[in-house]
Amino acid sequence: MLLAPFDGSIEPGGGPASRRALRNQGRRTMRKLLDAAMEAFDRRGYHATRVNDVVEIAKTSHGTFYLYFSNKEDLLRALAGEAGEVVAALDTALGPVGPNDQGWRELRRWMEGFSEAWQRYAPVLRAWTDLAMSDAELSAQGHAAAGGVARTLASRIAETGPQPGIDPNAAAEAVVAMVDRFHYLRQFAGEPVDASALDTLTTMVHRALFGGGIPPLVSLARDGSAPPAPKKTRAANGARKKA
Amino acid sequence: MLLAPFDGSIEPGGGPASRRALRNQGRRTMRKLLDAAMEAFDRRGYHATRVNDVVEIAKTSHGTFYLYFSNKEDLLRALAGEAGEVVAALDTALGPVGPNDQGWRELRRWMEGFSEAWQRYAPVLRAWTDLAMSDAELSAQGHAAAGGVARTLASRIAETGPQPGIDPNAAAEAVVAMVDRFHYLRQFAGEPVDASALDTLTTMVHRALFGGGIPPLVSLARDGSAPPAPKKTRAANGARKKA
Amino acid sequence: MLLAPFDGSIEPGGGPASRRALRNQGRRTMRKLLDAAMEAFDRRGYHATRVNDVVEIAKTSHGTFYLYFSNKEDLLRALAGEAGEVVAALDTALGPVGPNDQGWRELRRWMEGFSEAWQRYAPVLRAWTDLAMSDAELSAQGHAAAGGVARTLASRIAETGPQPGIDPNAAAEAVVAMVDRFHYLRQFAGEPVDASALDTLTTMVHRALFGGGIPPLVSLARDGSAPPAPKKTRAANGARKKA
Amino acid sequence: MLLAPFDGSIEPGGGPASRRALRNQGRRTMRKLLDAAMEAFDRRGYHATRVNDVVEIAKTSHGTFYLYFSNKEDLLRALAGEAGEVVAALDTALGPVGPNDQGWRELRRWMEGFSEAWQRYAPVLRAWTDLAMSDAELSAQGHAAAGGVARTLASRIAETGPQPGIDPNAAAEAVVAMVDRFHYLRQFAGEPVDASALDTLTTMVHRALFGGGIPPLVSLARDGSAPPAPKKTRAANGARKKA
DNA sequence: GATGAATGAGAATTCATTCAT
DNA sequence: GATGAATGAATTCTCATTCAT
Repeated sequence: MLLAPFDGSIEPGGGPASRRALRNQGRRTMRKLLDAAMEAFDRRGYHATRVNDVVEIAKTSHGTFYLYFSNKEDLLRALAGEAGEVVAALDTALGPVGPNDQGWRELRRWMEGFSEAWQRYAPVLRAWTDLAMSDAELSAQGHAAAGGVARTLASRIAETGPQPGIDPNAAAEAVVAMVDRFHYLRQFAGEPVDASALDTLTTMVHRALFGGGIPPLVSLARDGSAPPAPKKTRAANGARKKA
Repeated sequence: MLLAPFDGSIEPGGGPASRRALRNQGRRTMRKLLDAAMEAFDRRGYHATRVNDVVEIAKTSHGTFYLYFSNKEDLLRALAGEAGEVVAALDTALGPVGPNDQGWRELRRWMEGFSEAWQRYAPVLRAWTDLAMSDAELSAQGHAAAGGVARTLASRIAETGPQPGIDPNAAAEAVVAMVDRFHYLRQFAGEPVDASALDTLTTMVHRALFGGGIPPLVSLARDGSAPPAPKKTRAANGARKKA
Repeated sequence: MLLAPFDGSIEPGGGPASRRALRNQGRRTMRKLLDAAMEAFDRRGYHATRVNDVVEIAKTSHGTFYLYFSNKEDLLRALAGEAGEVVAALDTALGPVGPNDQGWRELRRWMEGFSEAWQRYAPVLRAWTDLAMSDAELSAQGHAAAGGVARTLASRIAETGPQPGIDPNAAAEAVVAMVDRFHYLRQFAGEPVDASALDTLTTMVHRALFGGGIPPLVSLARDGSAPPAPKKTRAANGARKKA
Repeated sequence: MLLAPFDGSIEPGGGPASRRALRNQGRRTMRKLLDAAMEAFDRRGYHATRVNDVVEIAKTSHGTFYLYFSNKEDLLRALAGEAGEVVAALDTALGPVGPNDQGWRELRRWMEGFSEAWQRYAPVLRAWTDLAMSDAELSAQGHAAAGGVARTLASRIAETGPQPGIDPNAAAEAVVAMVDRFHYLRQFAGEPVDASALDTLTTMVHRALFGGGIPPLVSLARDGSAPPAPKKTRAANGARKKA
């Protein structure tokens, strides 16, 4: 796992309790609500989720909910804040990327981080799209995050010298678009984004940006939950590379 | 414009008037409602749109609305039907695509068509995402359309022989994801998807799928409304090609 | 009855239906709601009145209520508008008032009108006080009305030449204050404001403003609904006058 | 200042702590709450005041509030009790009042006391009106106080012999009504009730009750805070008196 | 004594949908 | 065909009051 568990300071949303300093119990309750919301959003989507659903999952009461959040949107904003921090971390996680193997590997690392972040905050990210239209602030927040990642990417792309037919900004946006939406579609279809898929994505992005490179011998190690492709391939791959 | 204006036979939704044959006035009213819905969805998104908004824009009444559609979802379904036909047309519009210039051009044509379709039905496509979660049928409908496009792409990719590190299906999905979401982000940011952006997308896709091809000297002709001034990138591109 | 029944043009409040032109049925429903509100406010006071109470009395539904008014306050505002018109009419109803009998009679007439208006709109007037604090607009509206009456009074007072120790504006305010609050207290105590009470009020005001006038022999005729039996006081009064 | 600062023994309301003897800290907390309530009622009125507002102003907690008062009403009752004592003192403060200068002066003194009391307890008095309708006990309490004053006035009026056209009870009520409401209106309008206004009120009441007396040459001394500049009216008044 | 947290009954409000003209 | 009016189930939200520490 590339991403540390979120442990950022939790702050009350814009609710009546806005400026209240939270003690331990309060913080736990808030966390319960945030987690419950993630679950609820995941199950039924943001719009279909009722405040009721959230408090039921959190095993608390209506009143308590409004003690911590002024409404459903505020709750989403809080989650989006968390997600934003995680996504922002992806910014800095991307080192120099070049056309060579090393570049591919760097990209692959980053892709893994992105994928983890996306999957962890999938319900929030989906809700973000849903709501972006009606909530200017939330929308801006999301765009800032996405934009940050894209800008980092763009500068990595630009670093390697001009590519014919590629506008670095558009390219960066396109990459973010692809990776984001790919996850969405996969999740929607109920298919996992496994190592192989990430390899494909990485290769596509690497090629798209730097032309026809060939992926390096071995994929990166990942957490055991998604057992990597058989090693034979890897070996063969290596052989091929040597030759 | 690659896409003919939609003039498909309009059929009433599932409303009380379902099987009723519509006379002229009826058809006009229905069209007014569909157009109004597009506008309303565009302005505020599907969820935030009230039947009220639609009938106000259409300058008609609640009662009339339910004469033509059994509910809001039915209305969306009708629009989705229209959009679906247009999208389906993209399937067949994609000829063989190879690593050479000809392939780039074919892809570019297709990209243009996609872009037009997307932009025309943007509100519906967004609404589809919004609703996917809560309406199984509609969601399936959308997936079928997207899947169709992806499958066509996948077979075009597969045709050109195996690419190392690329899974054709995942790749096709990734391409659709990228192009779709790219449009979304651009529209959201209020920036147009112009010829230059389409060139970049095309080049990226072409490279991603077939390795380091270089885009052809000149872009394709597009509709005169926004003739893009030749750009440095393009020029450099041309120069390089010559060399 | 000095006041004609209110038949002013009813306009929808600030509700969703704000600008909707009302047809006959709509107007009737709105009237029903206004009347119901008067009754409800009368029974339990503005604050204790629930929207529910109003719609129950009006024998209509919650939804319908919000078709005509955006909330309880809006409803009160509408009633206040009516009351305001009636009160404003008192402005013009007050002719020249002097220290003599004729002046007393004029004042008495006016007092009768005031009393009728107050009693008709008592619930609204009480609610006005209740709400004045929290609703700036409503408060202003009420003050404008009260102020209008007071100003008219003030000019009538000033007309008759300067009175030692009397500031016309303060005096006018004081008169309005007295008459208004007197009605409130009486209604509160469940005692009627009958002709005798109006005589007392008139005499007090007349004297307060012009010094020691003596009320004329007979009171004015009033509406037959509660013909006050001649009272001892009255008799004594007459007798004394003769003497 | 005619009124001594309130220092009556504070007793807990009906809260859980009812019969508990309060120590020093306890008394201070209770006082803080009472004062906070006055401020809150003043700012937003009784109904709009939340227990929350009170405890925030008092810089204490919900829990503490219910340690001293059983509910919001109980709090008001406590304040009303204080106000009641002050108002009751007005009863006894009114000596014999006759048609002569001496009478005017006595009235003026009383008026000053009334004004002070009103202004000190304005929020409570307003709240009383707000609540009268829904709380029988409180309402009775208020009426008793007002009634006491009115009765004293009535007997003072009656003492001087029958006045034609004046019912002593109604007249007394009318006077209380006038003076009370006048303060309300002034405060509402943000205009002070200054010495000149009190002079006017006094003169009006004196005349209303006893016929055309002329106010005495000079007003009474009042607290230095707002020494009214002699006014033309006053001057004229004096002149006239001399003549 | 004091406090932050929790509660839940009750009120307001929305809006898709049906109805009567 | 069209329309204004009506409906009420479903939700959101508030806030006085109680509880546990």
